[in-house]
Amino acid sequence: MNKQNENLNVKRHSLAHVLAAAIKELYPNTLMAIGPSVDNGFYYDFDFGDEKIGDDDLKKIEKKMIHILKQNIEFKRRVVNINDAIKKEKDAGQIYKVELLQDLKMKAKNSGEKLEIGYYSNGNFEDLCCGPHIKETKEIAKGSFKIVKIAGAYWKGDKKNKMLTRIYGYAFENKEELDDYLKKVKEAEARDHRKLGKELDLFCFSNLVGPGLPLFTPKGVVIKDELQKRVEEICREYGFEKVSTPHLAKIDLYELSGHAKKFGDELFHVKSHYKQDYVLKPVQCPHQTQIYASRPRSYRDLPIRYMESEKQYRDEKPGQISGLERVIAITVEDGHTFCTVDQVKDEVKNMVNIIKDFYTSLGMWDNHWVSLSVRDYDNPEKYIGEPEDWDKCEKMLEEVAQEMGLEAKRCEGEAALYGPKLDFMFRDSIGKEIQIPTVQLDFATPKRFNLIYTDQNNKEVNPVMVHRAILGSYERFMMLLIEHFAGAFPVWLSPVQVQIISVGESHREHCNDLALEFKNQDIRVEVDNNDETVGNKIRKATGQKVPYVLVIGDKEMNSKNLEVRNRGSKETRSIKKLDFIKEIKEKIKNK
RNA sequence: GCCAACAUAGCUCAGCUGGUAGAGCAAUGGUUUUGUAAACCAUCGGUCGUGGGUUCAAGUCCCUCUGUUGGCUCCA
Repeated sequence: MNKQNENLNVKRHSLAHVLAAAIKELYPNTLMAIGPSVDNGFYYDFDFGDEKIGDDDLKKIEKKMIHILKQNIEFKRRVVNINDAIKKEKDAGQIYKVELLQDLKMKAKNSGEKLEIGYYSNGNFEDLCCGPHIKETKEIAKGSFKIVKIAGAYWKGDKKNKMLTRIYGYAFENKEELDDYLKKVKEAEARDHRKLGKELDLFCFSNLVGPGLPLFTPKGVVIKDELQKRVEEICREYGFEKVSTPHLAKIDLYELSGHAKKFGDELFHVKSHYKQDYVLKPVQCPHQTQIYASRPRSYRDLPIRYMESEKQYRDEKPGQISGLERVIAITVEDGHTFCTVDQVKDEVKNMVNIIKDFYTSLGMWDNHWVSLSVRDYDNPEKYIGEPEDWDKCEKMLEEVAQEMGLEAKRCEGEAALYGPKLDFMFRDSIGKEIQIPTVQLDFATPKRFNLIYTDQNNKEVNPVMVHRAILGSYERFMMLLIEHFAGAFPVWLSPVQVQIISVGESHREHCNDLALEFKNQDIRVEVDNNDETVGNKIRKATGQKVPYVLVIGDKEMNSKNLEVRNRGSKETRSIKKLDFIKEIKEKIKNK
């Protein structure tokens, strides 16, 4: 962290204290918990007791803070003996502070470190704090902060504890920076996939169907199908074959795989009228192992590579479900290779290349980093499989990463249930970090399912499984795409690629003929023959972010040229019809 | 799940302290036949998310449920 950020964080932290001081004045009986600085400002957790605080109170609180700041109060530090501090807070009834102090006392006792209890006072308000703080409140620039929202937060982040009221504020060096940030928040809202999904008619939800169950419209499915076609096309080049498996299975499958334990309450149970109940599949891998297991395999058959795009289901907590970001019916693009130990490195390289191809075609590859996600060595019980296999896997992935120049960062505790993995992180156009593609090594699952092949020496051996996801779930990937492109998809993904607009009645037939010509060339086209002004039809097409708009009138009917209006441009260009078709087809082909 | 907020016409939203619902767009009908980001006129459209309560009177106040949004890792 650089010095400027440090200074800003000090200001944010001091503002948290000013917030607490304001609350103390407005609501004297409030119990104080903690108030640190965060990425965009600060917060403070309070226990208001029976007092109800709502959004309407935020303005009042902000006003009080400004009032306190105006008095230009100094922050003064004094050091107190721990037992005196505990007594002071106990007398004041500040149970959270008492708990904090007791924790500190215990910690110091265990570590043998010297304990120094600091108090910072600003005016009439004094708060337990290690600092540092600003010297005086005039260091806070006018208009550089804003109290924004109220949220619930469990004491110490533990849901067993009482829920406190958290008040958040944004804070920056000055008013300009705060305004900039507010502008960014607004821009992100304009790109929000839930908003654009509705406006561009890509997906919807129904109260009758239920939350977390998106319904894809014809236009949304165009995008989904194009993505699927693209992934399968690349994967086929690397020897993947498509399979298809049911959406449910006996729970025995997941007890054997270890997923039943891992997912627990997230498993959906399906009652049958007959003997056997089922669960909806939370992952794809176990089903695919059973295709492998369906017949004897020889070393000559390996590697065997399966892929599929099917739904899987997870019973997510209601509060976690949001738009396409987290759903309970997840369409997953998943693939597995079964291979010999000798083949593992090549398979991993193949998969990394697939990921590279796919993300390069979306223009996202340049902005990524790779995580070598290994196990949490302190908690081996979280994983299945033999430690020596884990060692082998982790070493192999490290070697591949090195050989391919991936500059992978080692992240402990990030491994999958059954093995270590390479995770690829990307940044979207508004700077949000997203982890989607992944390549995972797995010696454990084949052993659990007793998958075997016969090797050169006529011995039965377990294959290695390599899991891979390219775009993860279609739902989350579409969210990423919608927000990354702000709805202005590349031509190959655009639900409507060309919008044809008729000028008058006499041009309608010609528009339809032209549309047919485009359709025959596999170009997605829509005609607007409505009795409306050209300007209005242009406006609508622009709002739908269609890449190409053509206006057809007398001029075009009597010419071999088209007047093409590119998305984002207010100008038109004149181009021969056949050249235009060629141009689009070229664009679609090259992605 | 928990905390907070929100839910009014297909969409975006108005409706102040309680006095039985409004606008723009969309849709439909008509006029118009339009030349590159909103033609004109008319019509249709809502038991104000659900169920209950308070009141002479509820979109408005209270409770329940459903749905949506933000938050629940940040440790004096």
